[in-house]
Formats: sequence, C-alpha cells, structure tokens
Amino acid sequence: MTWKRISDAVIRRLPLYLRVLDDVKEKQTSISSQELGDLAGVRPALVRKDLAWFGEFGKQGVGYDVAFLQNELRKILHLNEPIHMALVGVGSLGRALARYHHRRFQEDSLYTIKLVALFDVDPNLVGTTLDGLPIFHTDEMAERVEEMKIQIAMLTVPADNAQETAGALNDAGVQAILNFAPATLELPENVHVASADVTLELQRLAYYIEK
Amino acid sequence: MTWKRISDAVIRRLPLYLRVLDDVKEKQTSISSQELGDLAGVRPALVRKDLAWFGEFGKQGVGYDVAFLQNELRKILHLNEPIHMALVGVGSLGRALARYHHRRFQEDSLYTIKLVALFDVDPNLVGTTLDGLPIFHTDEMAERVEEMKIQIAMLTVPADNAQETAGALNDAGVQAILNFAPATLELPENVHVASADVTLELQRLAYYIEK
DNA sequence: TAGATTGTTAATCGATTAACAATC
DNA sequence: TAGATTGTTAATCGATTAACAATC
Repeated sequence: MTWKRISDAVIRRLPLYLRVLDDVKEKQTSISSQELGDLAGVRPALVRKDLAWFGEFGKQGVGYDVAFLQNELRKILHLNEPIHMALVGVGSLGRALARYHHRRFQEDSLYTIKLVALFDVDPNLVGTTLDGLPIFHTDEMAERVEEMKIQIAMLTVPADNAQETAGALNDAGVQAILNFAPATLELPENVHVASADVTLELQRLAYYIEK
Repeated sequence: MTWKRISDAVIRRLPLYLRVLDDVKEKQTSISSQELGDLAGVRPALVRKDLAWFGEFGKQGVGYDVAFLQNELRKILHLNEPIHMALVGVGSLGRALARYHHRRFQEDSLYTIKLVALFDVDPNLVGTTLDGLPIFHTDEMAERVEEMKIQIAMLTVPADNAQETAGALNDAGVQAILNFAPATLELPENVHVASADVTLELQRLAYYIEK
C-alpha cells in the first residue's frame, strides 16, 4: 500500500473513542466496534477502519481489549507523555480556562496536557500568578517557550490582537494553537490551528432555529 | 431540481463569509468570490456554489455587493432578528462566557444573539444577577424558556450533569444547544447540538505535535 | 466592445458504508 | 465446533474542484 497521510476526519474521532473507553473501563475489559461505535456516535465499520489505519488492535470474535486500546490510542495521540501548554490572554475567559485545565490536570492522572505558563500584556498581571501559574509578558514568549518546552497554546486574546499574537507564538516555536478569538488566523503550514470560536458555532446553530 | 437538505458543511462556512464581509465592508462595496474565498480560506468555486444554494446574489463581471450579501446571509442564518439565549451552569467558564456575550451584544448592533437568562442549581446563586442577567434555578427551566422565548442555550455544567441538563433543556423546548461539557449528549433529532469541547480539540491537536 | 466574474454542469476526489473471508 | 467479530476490499455516497457558457 502506498502511504497516505491519515485524514483529519479520522484523527478527530480518536479522542471520542478514548473518552468512551474511559467511560466503560470500570465495567468491562473488552468492547466490540459495534458498542464502541454506538457510544461514540459512529458506525461500527468506520470504527474498525479508523483503528486499522494504526494497526491491528482487535481479536476476531471478541473485540478490542479496553485497557490495551486506550493505551494504544493514547500513544497515537501523544497523550502518553506530558504536553506543555501555554495560555495567552488572561482575561475572564483565559482565567476560566486556566482554572479548568489546572484542576483537570491535578485530578485526572491520565490527563497529560499540562498548563505551565500564562502570558499577557497587562503590567498589573505580569509577574503575578494564577492558581500557582506564572504570568509572563508576551514579549518574553520566545524565551519562555523554549525554556519551558511549550508545544501547544490556547489563544484567548481580543480579536484585534489575535493574528499578531498567533504570529509571535509561531515564531516562538509553538506547534499547535487552539484559537478562541473570533478571527481567522493566517499562519504557515507547520503550525496546526484549531478554532474554538463560539460566535461561529452559535451563528451556525441559529440556522437550525425555526420561527 | 429535486430538493435536498443543504449540508452542514455549507452552513458552517456561512458565518465565516459573514465575518469576512464585516471586515471588508468599510473599504469596499463589492467583492468577488476569489477575494471572499481568499479571506475565508475557501476556494472561489466553493464560495459560489455555497451561495448558489440560496439564490443568485452576484453580478457577472462584478462580484457580490458587500452590504447586500451580508444582509442576505444574515437572513439565511436567522441573524436579522433577535435570538434569545440561555446559559446553564454559572461556574467560572459560564461567567466568562456570559460576560463576553453580554458585552458583545451591547457593543455590536449586528450581534443579535441575546443572552437573556442564566440557570444554576446553587442556592447561593439563584435569585442573584450577573451583569444584570437573572440567575434562575434549573427547576424553573420549562417556565422560563417558554416565558422568555428562549431558543438556544449554552451548556456549561460539569460533565456528570450534562446529559441530564441537556434533557431538561430539550424538554423545555430549546431548539439548539452549544455544549461545552466534555460529554457526548444523546438527544432526539429535533434539537441541534454543537460541541465546544476544548478537551477533544486539544487531544486532537496533540496528534500533530512532533517530538 | 473587451475583460471580468458569475452560476452551473460534469469530473474528480475523498470519506463512509456494506459485505465477507479470515479467525479467535 | 458454532458464533461472533475483526480487518479489508469493493461499492456507494457526498463534497469539492475545474471548466465554461452566459452576461454584466
């Protein structure tokens, strides 16, 4: 077979499968593509095809071993080792997300995405901490990203500053950005950008409203 | 032509086009599918095809009138009239989102999605207000949704309560839910659910991280 | 008129589904 | 062994792209 890049549609479903496995792991040791699919909202054939991109994880007549598959998926998604994350823009949304992730990381031993630094431009915030996390000035991004081995960032700055800040994150060497600002980011292909744009989602949902 | 439901892939791009139009409307009165596409990150042929589902909005040799197309898109997405929204779960994320939407609605006259009520179960919160928005008990949802004509809701409760609360929202007659809780919701087909699940997005981005 | 750009058709591409031989 | 379920192939479905006649 000639090698093809695995599509984003496939990758998007893996965290969903991971969540299902986590939900069922207390009460069963194995799971069929049928059941996994039901719980994830995906057809069983597609579950098998998705997993088959990465290896042969199941046993005919039995299904998939829950703990084993969970571990394999975690490896595939690089969630078997710590990932260092920054958050840029310590406004009310930024603070809420920082709290959430900080707590999640502490409480869930399988949650390996570790928020290690916050950035802002407000001199009243820079130098202080939030939940024990240091707040640095955005100007220090390049040094801190390298020093703290930050690989991924959540961007929660105002829309007007989003492009500029995203550029700085890219320059600093961050590999992936989850953008909460209502703005489309123009960045080179080597950074992966995901949008968490609430306005876009709400406007889309509005289409389905009747009367 | 026999009628087909317009696909969600198309609907998702409309708010993106709307944003581009808003960005350019100060400096130009018309825009080509080429330019609109460039700014939205979509191929020009697809822009034309998307718009053609709803009518003939352009002029050959000229392009689309910015103000006219903006207005048409707003009508298509039901954003030409107020939409009443509730937020359920007044934790730190809920508060941050409430603030954001409240302010956005006040400052941007074209932003018609109006947050009108908050819900929670905490007796210390129920009966108080946040930014002038009343906080009701979740038990009152059915009455309030009807009385205040609430059509859409943001769900920011803990994962464990998400399914139950979503069910209550559905029973109350809410037509669309934007779910922030890390949980897959099982709801009848008549409610539209969108996921704003940060964990899922981060886990997906982790796949693309190298080393 | 000449140039630009639409709306639409047909071609292509990619993702999902159905079916089934292999095998636990 | 009989039943269940995988991994995989081929068929189907749907979305995107390319091309172009129509026309501003």
